Amino acid sequence: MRHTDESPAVAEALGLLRDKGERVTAARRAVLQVLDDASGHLCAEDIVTRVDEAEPGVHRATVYRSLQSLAELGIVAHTHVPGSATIYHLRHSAAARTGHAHLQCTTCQGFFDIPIEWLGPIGDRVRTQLGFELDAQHAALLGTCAECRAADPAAH
Amino acid sequence: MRHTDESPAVAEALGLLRDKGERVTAARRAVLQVLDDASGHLCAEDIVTRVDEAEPGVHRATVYRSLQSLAELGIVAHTHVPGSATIYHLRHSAAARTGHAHLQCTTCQGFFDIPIEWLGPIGDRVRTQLGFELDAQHAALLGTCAECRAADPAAH
DNA sequence: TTATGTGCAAACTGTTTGCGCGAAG
DNA sequence: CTTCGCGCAAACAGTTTGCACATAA
Repeated sequence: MRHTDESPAVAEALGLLRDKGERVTAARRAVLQVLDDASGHLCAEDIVTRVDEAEPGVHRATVYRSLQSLAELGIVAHTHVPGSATIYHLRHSAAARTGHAHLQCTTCQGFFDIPIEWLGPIGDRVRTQLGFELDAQHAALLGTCAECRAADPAAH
Repeated sequence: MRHTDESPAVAEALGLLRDKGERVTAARRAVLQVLDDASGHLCAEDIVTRVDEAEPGVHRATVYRSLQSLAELGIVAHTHVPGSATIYHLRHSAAARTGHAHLQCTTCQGFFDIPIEWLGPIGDRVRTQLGFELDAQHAALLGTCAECRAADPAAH
């Protein structure tokens, strides 16, 4: 199976797959390429849609399974978004290199990235006081973004 | 419709309902009583089950609708739990009086409450730097609790 | 009496699973 | 050739909705 336009990050990820004895398939390649092309913040359904453009016929379930195995291998990361769909990104893409947590605006559903360091103090606190190891990037935080606050001051 | 054992917090909430011109129904009374009896951390399905014990025949959809209207009125609060069901609690119960955020252990699914103040610094930071108003109690944070860390150090 | 809440069934979103076929290694 | 991943359909959990009927006010 020959292939054409594949970015370095995808090639690297595929190499990793091979090294781990995992199979390199058209579906996985397409999922990785979609993730690398995107700015992050893609939910599974978005990925299904985009994969289907590049590689028609790939089934929804396959995308979910690919994301699952790629996540277990540490190649992609996912963030649960309370009240809506989980979002995914390539762990070794530029956007992911600087670890970040996610904020979602509950009005416009938009995402905002923040440095995980901002969650350092609270991570320390729950660790020392409860022995709880916080995984700050694993869940998005909710609130209202500047734009939506300006548009509807009632929702301050 | 006469009723019997109803706690002060429930009576207060029902008074509030009446004041706002909302109707006091058996279903709403039962939902409120269940929430007051519980320690919080109940998901809608738990509430359905318990309501059905006190007031048989109340439909799932009615419980959801009650929770929704009670939430809009500010009588109950809900917390989205990433990857699983939303949890609810009475806003004016003892447990809720001191505002708290939620941690969920992704291994044992247990909940832990933390003072909302612990999230103050990060709330300030996103407000000043992004204009984003954080709603810290609206989403649970994820991680691994002390017990599960001890049981499986690999998941540190 | 009349607006509002309820019961029921059905739809909906996001995600997972059992099965047999097909392709990667 | 053998194992692992895939396509498909179906199920699943959590939640919402349209409709006709019941009931609190």
